[in-house]
Amino acid sequence: MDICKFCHHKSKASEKLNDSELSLQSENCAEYRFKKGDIIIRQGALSSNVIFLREGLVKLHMTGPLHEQIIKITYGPAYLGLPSTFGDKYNHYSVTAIEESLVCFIDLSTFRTFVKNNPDFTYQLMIELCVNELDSYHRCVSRTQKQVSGGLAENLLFFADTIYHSNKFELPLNREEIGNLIDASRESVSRTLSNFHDEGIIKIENKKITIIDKERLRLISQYG
DNA sequence: GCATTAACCACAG
DNA sequence: CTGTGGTTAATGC
Repeated sequence: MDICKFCHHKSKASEKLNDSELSLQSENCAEYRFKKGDIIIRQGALSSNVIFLREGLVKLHMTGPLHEQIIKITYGPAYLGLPSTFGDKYNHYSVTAIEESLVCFIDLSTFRTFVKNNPDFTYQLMIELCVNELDSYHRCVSRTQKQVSGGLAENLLFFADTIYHSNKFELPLNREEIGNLIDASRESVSRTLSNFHDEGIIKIENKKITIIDKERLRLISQYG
């Protein structure tokens, strides 16, 4: 079985695996297709596998003292639970598919042998972790310092530029979830979206968004 | 004081 | 699940 060898959605790290390692991984993993809304990782449960998002879109979220907090939106290919898998024994956060997602569960001890025996693999893994950490610092600063309009603008640009590569897209989250992502109430999200619409910056029909004035949105994201 | 921002509540589609 | 209006609190001139 060489499903991993011929996979078109390898992680940067697993591109460094040799043929025998790839076939070992093939024998010790299972793939599963999640539908929108399905929970992939549950906060509090034991984490006994390495979980790799091959393709799709998910939200990482955790239950806070007041409400659910969305930590970040992640798209494939990406490892999903490394901080939980290696940082502790249980999942510190949940992962839920917000679009259909193809996920591979990789046996932890198999993965560990790659980490220990293949430096190129480990190096790529380390890069991914560091990029994630840098990104989380940036998002932390944005979240705490930007007002609602700035945070919203930033995330609309993120969906358009990074996720959908189009100025026209359908929001994969409802207003409350966007609020939980940018630290705002669902009412503020509604109102701010309406304001953007009225000012001709975007067009909204329910969850369909069209960005009209991207420059303006960038300015709001920067200064708002 | 006065303006701005945003949360909370209520109510209507 | 959304959008809007009224109200209230905090913050900054």
